[in-house]
Amino acid sequence: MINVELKGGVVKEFDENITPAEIAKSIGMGLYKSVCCARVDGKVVDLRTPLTSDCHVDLLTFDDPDGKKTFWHTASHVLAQAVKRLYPDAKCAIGPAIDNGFYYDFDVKKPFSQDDLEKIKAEMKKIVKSGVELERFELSPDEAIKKLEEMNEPYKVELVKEHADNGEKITFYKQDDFTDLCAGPHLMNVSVLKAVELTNCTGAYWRGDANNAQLCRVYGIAFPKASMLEEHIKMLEEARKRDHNKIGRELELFTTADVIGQGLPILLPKGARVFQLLQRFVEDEEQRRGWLLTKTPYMAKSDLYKISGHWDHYQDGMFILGDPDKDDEVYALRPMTCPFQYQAYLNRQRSYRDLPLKYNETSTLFRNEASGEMHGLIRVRQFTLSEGHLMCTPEQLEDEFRDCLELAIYMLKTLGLYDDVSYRFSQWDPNDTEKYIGTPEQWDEAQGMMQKILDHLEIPYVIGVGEAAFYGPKLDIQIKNVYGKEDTLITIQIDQMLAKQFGMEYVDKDGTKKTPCIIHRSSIGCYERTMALLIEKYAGAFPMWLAPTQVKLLPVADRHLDYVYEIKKALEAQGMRVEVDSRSEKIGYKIREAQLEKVPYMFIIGDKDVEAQTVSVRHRKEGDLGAMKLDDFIKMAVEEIDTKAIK
RNA sequence: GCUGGUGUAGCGUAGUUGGUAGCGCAACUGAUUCGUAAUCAGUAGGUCGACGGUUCAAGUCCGUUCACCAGCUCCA
Repeated sequence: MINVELKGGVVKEFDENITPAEIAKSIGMGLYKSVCCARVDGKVVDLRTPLTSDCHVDLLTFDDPDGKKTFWHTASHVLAQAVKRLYPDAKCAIGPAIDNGFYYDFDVKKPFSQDDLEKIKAEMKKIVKSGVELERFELSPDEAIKKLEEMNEPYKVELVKEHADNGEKITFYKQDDFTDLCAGPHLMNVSVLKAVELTNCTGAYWRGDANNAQLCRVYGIAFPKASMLEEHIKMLEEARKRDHNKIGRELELFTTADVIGQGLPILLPKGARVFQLLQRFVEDEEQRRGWLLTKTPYMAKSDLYKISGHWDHYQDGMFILGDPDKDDEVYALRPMTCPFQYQAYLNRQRSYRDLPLKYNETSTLFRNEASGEMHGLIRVRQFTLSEGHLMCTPEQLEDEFRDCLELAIYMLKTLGLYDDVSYRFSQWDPNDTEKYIGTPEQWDEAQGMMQKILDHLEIPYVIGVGEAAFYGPKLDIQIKNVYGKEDTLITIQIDQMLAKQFGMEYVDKDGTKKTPCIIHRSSIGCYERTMALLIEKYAGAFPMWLAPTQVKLLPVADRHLDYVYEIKKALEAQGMRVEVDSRSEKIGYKIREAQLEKVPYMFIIGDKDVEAQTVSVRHRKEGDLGAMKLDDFIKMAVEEIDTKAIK
C-alpha cells in the first residue's frame, strides 16, 4: 500500500501501482472524465503512470495549463488520425500542443486548402464521436524504427534515431487505426474533445530549418465544451480589433505606399506627434540619468563594418550602396549604431576616470529584412532605436547593467506595458558557430557574467539558445502582439568582443591599458515597434500625455465659435493639443466622431456655457463630466499630463 | 525568401455558369443651428493592385509581378 496526498492535503491509501486515472475514478466519474493528466511530486505525468511509492498527486483538468496542453496534444493526434484516413500518403512530422492550441506538421504533395480543412475537421468529429480509448505502449529503439519504417513515416524514424543511443524505451500512443510516436502525456479517451476548430494552414520547415523541406502545418484549437470554443473565437475577434496595423491606419497614425516600398511606413501627423512625444520623454529621461547624446552618420564605408564583423555576419541584412565586386569603395546604411558610437569613444585616449561613459542616440537604422517579414510598424526596414552604448570597467559592469535595466523598466511602467513583458536570456548556440564571432571561452565568460548579474538581480527569465547577437549575449524584454506573436521590445546586451576589434582601451589606475566592457542597450526599444504595441495596448486610446489631440472642442451651433476659439487659445497656452470641430453638424454627430478618434476630452460648448463661462466636459471613457470652469479643467488636465497618468 | 490567403471609389463591401461595375459610410454642394455616439436632399468619384495572355467579350479564366494579411525562417 502507498499513501497518496491529494488536493487540500487529504491523504488516501491505495494499492501499489495504482494509476492517477484509477485514483480519479475512485473519487468520481465526473472527475475521471474531466481529468487530463496528473502532476506527481511536481512532475507532469500521463494518467496511466503506475505510482510506486508515497507521493503527492494533483489531478489536472482543462482548467490547468498543463491539463490544457495534454488536451490539445491529444487533439493533435486526432487531427493526424483524420489526415491519415483521408490522405493515406501524408507523412507525419511533429504535432505538439502550444500556448493557444495545437498544430501538426504533415508532408503532403499539395498543401491543404480551406475545403480540405473542413473535410479533416468533419473526420475529426467522427473520431471524437467514436469515443475510442488511447493506449500507451513502449518499444525498444530498434523495434520502434522497424515499426515506423513499416508505417512509412521517415520523419518519425529520424526522431527515434536521435534517441536510439541513450537506450531508453520509445513510447507510442495508439487510438483505433492510428499509432503515433509520442512521449505523451495523453487523455484516456478522445470523446472529451467536444469542440474542435482548425484555424489555419501554413508552411513550416522540418525541424525549423529553412534548408529543410517545407511541411504543411495545420493549426487547431479544442475545448471540452462548444460554448468555450465560441467564447474563444469571440475573444480572438476582440483582440484583432486592437490590431495596430488596422486601427493605426484607421486613426491616421501611419500609412504605407506601394511606390515607396515594403517595410517603409509613413508616419502621418498624428503618428509623428506620438513619436515626437515619446522621443522627448526618452531623451530627457536619459539626459537626467547621465547619458550623453551623440548624432552619428546614417552610413559608412564598408571598412567600418568589416572591423565590427557586420560585413561578414550581417551583410544580407544591410542596404549596400554600390557593388562590392566592382567599386573601389562601397558604403552601407547602418543596421546598428554600435560601431559609430565606438568611433566617438575612440575620439581621444580614455582613462578609467572617464568610465562609465554612456552614449545614447535616437538612431535611425536600416535593415534589409526579407520580404515576408514586414509587419505594420512592428517589423520594418527603416526604424528608429532609442539606442545607447555604455563603456565601463569590469567592476562597474553589474551596477551599470542594473541601471540600464532600471531605465527600461521605468520606461515600461510609464507606458503601462510593464505587466505585459517577459524576460529572455538570449545565448549563443555552440553548435552553430558560423553565426557568431569569438571563441567558446569568450562566450562562456560573457554569458557567465550575464547569468551572474541576472541571477543576482533575481530576474525571472527563460533561456533562448541561438538568440544571442553575433557578438554577445542579450537580455531581451519580450512582448506579445494581439495575435500572440512574441517580439523583442527592448534589449540589453553585454559585449566584450567588439571593443577589442575596434581597439578600444582605457588607461587604468596602474597605468596599464585595458579593454572596456560594453553594454548595448535600448531604453524604450524601437519607436515604431513600441508605438505599435501601445496602439494595441490602448486600442488607439493613448494616455492623455501621448494623445495626438488631447481636447476636441465641439460647438453646439455656429454662434458659439467665438467662445470656442477663446478656449482653444487658453488651452494651447498651457501647451495642450486642441482641435475644433466647426462643421455645421449636430452635436451628437460631432461627439460620435470625436469618440471614434479616441480623443481623451471633448468640450460641448453651447448657450449655457457661454452664459455661465463654463465648459461642458466629456471624457472618452467616463462620459459626461458636467460643466466646469476652464481653470478647473486645466488644473486636472495638467496633472494628468504631468504624471503621465493612464486612464 | 518559403507556404497559404487577400486585393473592386478615401473606408467597408455586392458583383451568379465570362455579357453595359452597384450599395453604405466618408467627400463635395445646398438646406438645417441643433446640448452628450450617425439631420435631410442632391452631386461627384472606379482603365476592378499592375502588366501580359485566352476570348467576339475578362472584375470574373490563365501567367507574371507588386502590395497587404497569417504562419515558417530570420530579427529590434
